[in-house]
Amino acid sequence: MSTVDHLRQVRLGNLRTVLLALVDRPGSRADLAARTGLTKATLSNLTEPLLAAGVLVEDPATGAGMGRPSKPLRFHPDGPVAVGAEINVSHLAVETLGLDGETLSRHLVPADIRGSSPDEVLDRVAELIREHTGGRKLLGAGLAVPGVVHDGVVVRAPNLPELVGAPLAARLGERLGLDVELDNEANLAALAHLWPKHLAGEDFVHVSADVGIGAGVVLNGEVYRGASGFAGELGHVVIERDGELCTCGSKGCVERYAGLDVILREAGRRTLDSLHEALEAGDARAHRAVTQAGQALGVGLATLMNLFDVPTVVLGGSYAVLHEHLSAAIQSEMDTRVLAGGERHTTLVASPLGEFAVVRGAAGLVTRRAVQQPERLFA
Amino acid sequence: MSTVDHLRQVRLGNLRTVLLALVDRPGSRADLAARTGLTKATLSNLTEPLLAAGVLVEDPATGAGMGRPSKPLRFHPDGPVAVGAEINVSHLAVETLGLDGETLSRHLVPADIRGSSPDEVLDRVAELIREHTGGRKLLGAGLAVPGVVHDGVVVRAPNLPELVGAPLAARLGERLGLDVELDNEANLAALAHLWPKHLAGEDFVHVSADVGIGAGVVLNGEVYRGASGFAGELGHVVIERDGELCTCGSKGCVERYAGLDVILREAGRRTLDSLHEALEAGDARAHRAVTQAGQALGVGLATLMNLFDVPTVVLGGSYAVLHEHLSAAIQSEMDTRVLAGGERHTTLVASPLGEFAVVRGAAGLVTRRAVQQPERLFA
DNA sequence: GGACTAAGTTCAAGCATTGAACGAATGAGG
DNA sequence: CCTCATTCGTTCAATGCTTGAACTTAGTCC
Repeated sequence: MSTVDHLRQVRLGNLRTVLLALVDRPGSRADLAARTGLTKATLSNLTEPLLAAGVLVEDPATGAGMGRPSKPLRFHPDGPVAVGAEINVSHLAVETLGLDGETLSRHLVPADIRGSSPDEVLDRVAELIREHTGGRKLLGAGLAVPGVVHDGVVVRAPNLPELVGAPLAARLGERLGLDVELDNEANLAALAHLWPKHLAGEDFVHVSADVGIGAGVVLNGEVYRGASGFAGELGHVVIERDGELCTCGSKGCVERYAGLDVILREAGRRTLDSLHEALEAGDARAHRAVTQAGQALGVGLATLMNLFDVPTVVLGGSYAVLHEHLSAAIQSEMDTRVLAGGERHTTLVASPLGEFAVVRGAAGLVTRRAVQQPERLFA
Repeated sequence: MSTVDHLRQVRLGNLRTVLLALVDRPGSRADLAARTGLTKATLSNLTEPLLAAGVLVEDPATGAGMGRPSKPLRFHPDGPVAVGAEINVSHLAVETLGLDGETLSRHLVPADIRGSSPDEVLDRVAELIREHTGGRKLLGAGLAVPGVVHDGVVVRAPNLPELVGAPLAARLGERLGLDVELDNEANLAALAHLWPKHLAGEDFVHVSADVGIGAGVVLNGEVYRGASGFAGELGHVVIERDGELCTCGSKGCVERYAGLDVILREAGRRTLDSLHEALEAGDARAHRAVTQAGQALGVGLATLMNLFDVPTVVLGGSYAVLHEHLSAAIQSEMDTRVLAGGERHTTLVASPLGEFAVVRGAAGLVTRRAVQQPERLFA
C-alpha cells in the first residue's frame, strides 16, 4: 500500500456508489449528491473525469421549476459497451449491453456445436462478436457455457464434453484482444435477474432446464458460486435415495424426473413447442408429464430452500415457457415441505426475460465489473 | 457522513487488521507492521490507545538477537472478555472467552428446561453468568438456543416451544446490562470452528445431532444464516419423497432416519453413552442402526454439498462421539453422490471441540464483533 | 568501548472529502 | 423591465489519516 492508496480506495468506492446510482437512473449532480449521501462538491469532482473520458454526458439544462436548472448526467450513448456470448448445444448467441442497461443488439443463431473442437467454436463466437459490435469501444466480454466453470476453465460439461479443460476465457480473449470472463449459464441467467435491474429481489434462485437442470443462487445480491464453481447443482439433489440411476453416478437425482428430456419423453413429444401446444390443447398425457416433473422439482426446490433460505424461486428457460402448467405442482410441494416460521412465504415466479437471459447475464458480468471497479473505465 | 468519517473508517479498518493479526498471535509493533502491510509509524499510532485502554499489554523486551529488542504486544490478561451461554433442553452452559481466544472458565449444569417460561430460564442464565464472570469487564454476551433465530427472537424451536416469540436477547440484555446476541446453536457450533481459530478452513458445514439435526454453514469465512435465519436446515432435506412423515409436515426428511432419537431407538439404547459402549463392544444391532443413519445422513450431505459446494464436513455433537462408527457410511454415500470435477475431494472430520462447541461459539460471537468493530473496545 | 543492527518515534507531506461561501441561471412578482 | 427568491454547480481552506524518511533508543558483536 503506497502513501495514498487508502485515500484512493475511498475515492474508488465513492465512484462506485455514484455509478450505481446512475445505473438506477440518470440525475443531476445535486440529485446524485442527495441520493448517494455525498456532497455536491464531491460529485462535481468525481464526475468530471467521467465526463472527460466520455463515459458520461451532460444533458442540456432542464428548466422545470424555480432556481438554476439542473443538467442531468447519464451514461454516454456512444460510450463503452459490454458484449456477452453464449455457447450452447444447439445455438450461439451474442448481446451488446450498454452501461445504462440498455440492450443495443442481440442475435441468436442455431448451430450444432457437438463434436466441434473448442477452437472451432471460439472462432465462430469471435466472428459473431466482431460482426455485431463493430466500431464500439468494448469493456470486455462475458462468455456463457453449459457447464461448471472454475478459474476460467470448464471443469464439467456433460452435454458438451469437448469444452472441458480448454482455457476458453483466455483463448477468446486472445482472439478479441479483450478481457473475457467465463461462467456457467445458470449463474449468468440468475445474474441477468439481478443486474442491471433487480427483477427478483436480493435473494433468489433461478432454475432452468435446458439440457440438465441448473440453479443460479443469488444470496445477498451476489451470485453464489461455491468454493469450486459447483454450487447450485439442483439437478443432482437426491429426492429418492434408491431411485433411478443418474449419469452422475448417484441415484434418484431431480434431473431424472424433471429434466426437459424426461418431460418430453413422458409426454410423447419431440420439442418444447409441440409440448406447449399439447398443454394448451388440454392433452392429458402432457399434463401428467408436466405435473410429475413439477412435483419432483418441487421436492428438490423445497430441499434447496431449507438449506439456502431464499424467499423466491424464478423459473427460467424451458420452465418459464411451461410455468403456467408447472407452477401448481411445484408450489404444492414447496408449501408442504419448506419450513415456515410465522408469515414466511415462498414466491414462485416466471422469468420475464426470454431466451436471451443467459447472454444478457454474460454481458452484465462485464458492465457490473466495470461499475464495481471504476478504474477500468479510464483505461 | 461527516467530514472525517471516511478517514475514521480507514483507521477502524486498520485497527481491525491489527487486532486480527494479534488474535492470530502476539507480536511486536515491527512484526505486526510486517504482517499487516502497515508501517511501523501507523502501528505505534494505532496501538497506543489500545494500550492506554488496557486492551493490550506490552511485554518486557525480549533480546533474542541483534538490534534493539522488541516488546511484543498481546491482549491484556485482565482485559475485557466475552461470555457465551447456551440454553438447551437438558442443560445450561456458560463459557468465558478472552480476546486472545483463551477460555477462562466453562461450566455446564444439567437442567430440565422444558416447561419453564422464558423469564424463568433467563433468570437462571443470568445468575449463572454473574456467578462465573465476577469482576471482569464484559464486552457482551452471546446466547445459543436450539431453534431458528431471526432479529433477536426465536421463531421456531420444535424442542423448546416455550421460547418462541420472546425477545430473549433484549431480556437477557436488560438483566445483565450488556449487549446480547442471540443465535442458533448450529450456527454457533460452526462459528466455534472458525473463530478465534480456523479449525476447518474457510468453507465447511458443521453438522450435529442433539435433538434435531442442524447444520451450520460457513461460506467464505462467514456463517451463512439465510434471508430469515432458516438456512442450513439439513434435518429437513428430503431423501425419500414418499418416506416417513416428519413433524414438519414433509415426508422423508433426513431427521427421520438420522436423528439421534432414531439411532438410539433402532439400536435399542437409551443414552448416547450406552450406545457408544455397545458400538465399542461390537454390538451388531447398534452398528446396523448407526450405519443406516450414516447412509441417510450421507445422502442429505451429498445433496447439501451439491448445492453449497463446500469441501469439508465437520461432524459435531453426538455425531462427533459416534464418528468412528459413522464416518464410513457417510463417506461412502458422499463419494458416489457428490459431483466431482477433477481432483475434488470431500473431507469428513470429527470436531475437535467437545460438548462446549456451542457456548464457545456464543462467546466467540462477541469477541469477533469486538475485533471487527474496534470502537467498542474503547467504550 | 565502538561499530552494528533492529525497534520504535517524530514529523512534514500528501490527499479525498467536507462545508461554507460564492457565482450562475432561471422563475415569480411588481 | 427589474429585483428577489431559489436551486445548481464550483471554489477553497480545513481536517485528519497514512506514509516514508530521519532520528532516537537499546540491545549484540567483536
